Amino acid sequence: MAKERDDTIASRISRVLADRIIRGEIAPDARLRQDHIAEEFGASHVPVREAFRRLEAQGLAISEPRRGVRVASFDLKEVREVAEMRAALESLALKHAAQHLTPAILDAAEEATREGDAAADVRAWEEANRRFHRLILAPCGMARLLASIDDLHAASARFLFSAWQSGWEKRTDHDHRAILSALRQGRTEEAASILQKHVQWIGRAPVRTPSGVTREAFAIVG
Amino acid sequence: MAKERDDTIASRISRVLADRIIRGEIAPDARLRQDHIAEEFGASHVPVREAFRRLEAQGLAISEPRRGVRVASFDLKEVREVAEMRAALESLALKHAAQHLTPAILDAAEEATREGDAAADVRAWEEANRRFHRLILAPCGMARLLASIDDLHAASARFLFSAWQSGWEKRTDHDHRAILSALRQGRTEEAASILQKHVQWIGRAPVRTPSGVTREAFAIVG
DNA sequence: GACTCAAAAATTATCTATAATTTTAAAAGG
DNA sequence: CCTTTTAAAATTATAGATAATTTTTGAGTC
Repeated sequence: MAKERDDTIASRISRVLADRIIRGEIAPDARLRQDHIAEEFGASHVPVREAFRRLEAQGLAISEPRRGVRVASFDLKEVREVAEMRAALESLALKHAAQHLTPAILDAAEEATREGDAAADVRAWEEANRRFHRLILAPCGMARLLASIDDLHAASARFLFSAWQSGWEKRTDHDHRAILSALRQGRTEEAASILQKHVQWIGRAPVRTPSGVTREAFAIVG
Repeated sequence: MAKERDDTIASRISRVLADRIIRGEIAPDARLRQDHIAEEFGASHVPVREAFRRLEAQGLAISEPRRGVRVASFDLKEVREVAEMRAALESLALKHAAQHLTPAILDAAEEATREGDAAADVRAWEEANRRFHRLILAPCGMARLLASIDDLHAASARFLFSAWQSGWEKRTDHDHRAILSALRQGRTEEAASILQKHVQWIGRAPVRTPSGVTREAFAIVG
């Protein structure tokens, strides 16, 4: 019952910070001060700096020598970029995963879809959506590919939480169902093709900025 | 004339180590001992540890908590994985880069192809090949995508140097020329399609292992 | 009142030191 | 002679301290 896993202080800090950045608890461009974070975690800044390097590699933070680290900012252009990378990589992963998919996995993916449809808020939806994608892609067994996709999902989630700060309306995910249906019938290419379009679907929502202005926000909704 | 760039000790160490791993100067599975490396660079192990985190993110090293860091090993399966990821991402990048390509860039890419054809050894060929790919892809202006592609090229180069330790024979790169020709005529889809096949071309070469046995090695040759 | 420049405060990057853990080597037992 | 156990050496992970740099603050000037 030991629970050792990847437990170094640095990795714990990087997980927590990544989560905060994704949820929008720390705003884009906000500075990440190593001593403050170290103090918060009751640690020294050495593991904090290591955590920073990981966040940097994930594209969640940007570091300038001697100037410190700040939360990466993003714009519509990057939302599009991430969507297209996901389309390319997820469809690749699906083509390889297809032959290893079992009815049990597809049932679990269908359950994840139902949970997503029933989700009351954006966070619950994101969790279910990510689970769906992971379930059908993980069996490809390509570690490097899956790691890249995970990083892209983290970015997607960040865009999403930033755009839908409140006001989530339920919707039935027809794409997920079409993908599952194609997979069940062994039509892999078709499933990959739907997935490819699916993750490039970019939704928009009005957002109130602190200054009261209403601007439009964009995010990947698949 | 200042030349400050990304110059922190950690980043210099990570660049040098990455280079050694790619060139095969440090063998797969070899341990990377932080104190030894620190001593070699006249530094303490703090920046060395930061460099390790970067290598880890690039897929060049693997770290196990409390057990240290070692050079990542690889096999034919990973060579294939990297080739397919490159195919997916480079063709995506090319589709976006195409509209920004100028005659000057295409000429430079053709020059890189000629240099590759004339290369006397595997290292010179790799350098020219990487330059070709960078030249035609960079204008897409998608930072995250290009960074991912760079990491994949580092992995490719490593596979290549491992397989072709010696004995390089010149060959004319018809794919590169076909890609340039298609691009010059504005046939972007065709160029992307050739590129996609091109980077999935996996060559094989006989390799003498230390124990005298001859096994086959594989690498991406595009 | 905005603008420059200098001093003070904060922050980063790095080093040295130390506790905890793992690896290696050696000794003991079968 | 091979396996197991134990002790020593090496190594990792982290803390605490320090020099260098950047940011902030504030006084003086136009």
